[in-house]
Amino acid sequence: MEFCIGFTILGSNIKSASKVMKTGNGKMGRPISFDKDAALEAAMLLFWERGFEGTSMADLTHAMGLSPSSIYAAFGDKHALFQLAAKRYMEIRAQYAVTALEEPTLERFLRALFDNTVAFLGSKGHPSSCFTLTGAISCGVDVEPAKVLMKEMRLQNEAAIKARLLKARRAGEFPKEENVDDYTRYLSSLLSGLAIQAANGSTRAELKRTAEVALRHLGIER
Amino acid sequence: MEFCIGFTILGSNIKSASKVMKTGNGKMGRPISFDKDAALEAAMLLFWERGFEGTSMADLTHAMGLSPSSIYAAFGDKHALFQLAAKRYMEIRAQYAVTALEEPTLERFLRALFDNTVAFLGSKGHPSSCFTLTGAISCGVDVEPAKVLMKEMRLQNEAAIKARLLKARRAGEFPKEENVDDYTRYLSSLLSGLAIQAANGSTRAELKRTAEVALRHLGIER
DNA sequence: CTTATTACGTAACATTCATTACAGATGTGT
DNA sequence: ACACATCTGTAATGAATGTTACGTAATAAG
Repeated sequence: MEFCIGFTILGSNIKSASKVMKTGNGKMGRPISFDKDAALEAAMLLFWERGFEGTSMADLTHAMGLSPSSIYAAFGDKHALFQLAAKRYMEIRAQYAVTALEEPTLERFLRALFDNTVAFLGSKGHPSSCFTLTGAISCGVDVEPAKVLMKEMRLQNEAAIKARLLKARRAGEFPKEENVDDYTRYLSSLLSGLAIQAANGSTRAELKRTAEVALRHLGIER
Repeated sequence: MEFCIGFTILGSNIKSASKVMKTGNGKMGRPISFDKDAALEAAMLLFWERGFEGTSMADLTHAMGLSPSSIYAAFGDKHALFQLAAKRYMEIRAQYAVTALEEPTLERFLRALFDNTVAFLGSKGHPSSCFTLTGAISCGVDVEPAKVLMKEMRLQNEAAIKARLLKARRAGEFPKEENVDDYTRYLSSLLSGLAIQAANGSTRAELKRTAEVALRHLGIER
């Protein structure tokens, strides 16, 4: 089973995942009759809510409004669908992190990072917490590719944070005595922790106040 | 299905979970031939590693060295076994948190909290990360009791931290302007974040340095 | 229209799931 | 010794799992 991630999470480098290999000659057949994006969105939301193992193909057929054969033809098997759902999550839902990365100064980056995270975790219309945690944090042996993918996505997020901190260091904004790797993991811990808080049922206001404590301890007053 | 937690996590109040209702008269039959504690320990480790949904009864029979009928007779169904495993985890493995709670001063409490957590997450011989996260953070609808149990355990841990902070406030150690609930959730976030770091593959040394950054930002120098 | 080609829904597939029925084994109490 | 209660391994249970075979529907090209 191939299971490599062909997309960088908080950056660009998003390769196309549609492996449509034109089997026959130039002739065309019956075209697809459903909205592929909408179907993938429904699958992504379900994986996000219940995780890989908690989501059955029967659940997916119901949520996507498709028959199994359509899903398999359009997205491949369950692992491939999960991978596409994860990619979609990053492209569509996790952009709040990218916008934070683009803030010009370190302080504005940190503030935006926490503000956007709180806004994301506290908003309605999607599962609480974060796909990279709920998708597959633990699983049976046959599902480990999904677990590895989630871990790689979390690590890529850390890499993006680290790159931003290095930029701040070059700009002279980052304290000399502070270790970039340690600080990166500290920030990553805080953000993961907020996602767990959301899973614990914290309201948006509570998340906001928790993030404010974090920012204050980071030396950022509001 | 009954699924209430009869034990308080970071405190006492641990009720006996052995619901051995003597069905017959006073007569005794064939006694159990296996070490119940060892079997439950094996189940706990497997649930910890793979989560509720990732652990099948077949996996459990193999890991516990028991036949299904023995497991069902001794521990009940899969949900009951999971609950007992969670209880055992708290009683046996999560005591490092209790010892931190008993530290006499706030500063020593915080230092012990992070030191013990790092020592726990970084030690070998058991899955990385924390049972309350890997056990069941997301799942199918029929497994939600397990998910709820994990959430309740995390919230009980927070309650224990809050109680300790309130004690510190009474002792005049806790800043007046700091909100206890917010600070509690902040600490909880940090600890959950460290557990995710461990799941990400952080080494003990890396966890230690990350915790040191956290302690420094908490105003505690080493 | 005819034909080629693909999409689609239904139903089947083998396998695994949690759970239990059954029969024999092993002990306790008398 | 006996009778009895409980344990324990095997095998079976029905349901659910992910996946695919197959017949039919729908479009495109000639």
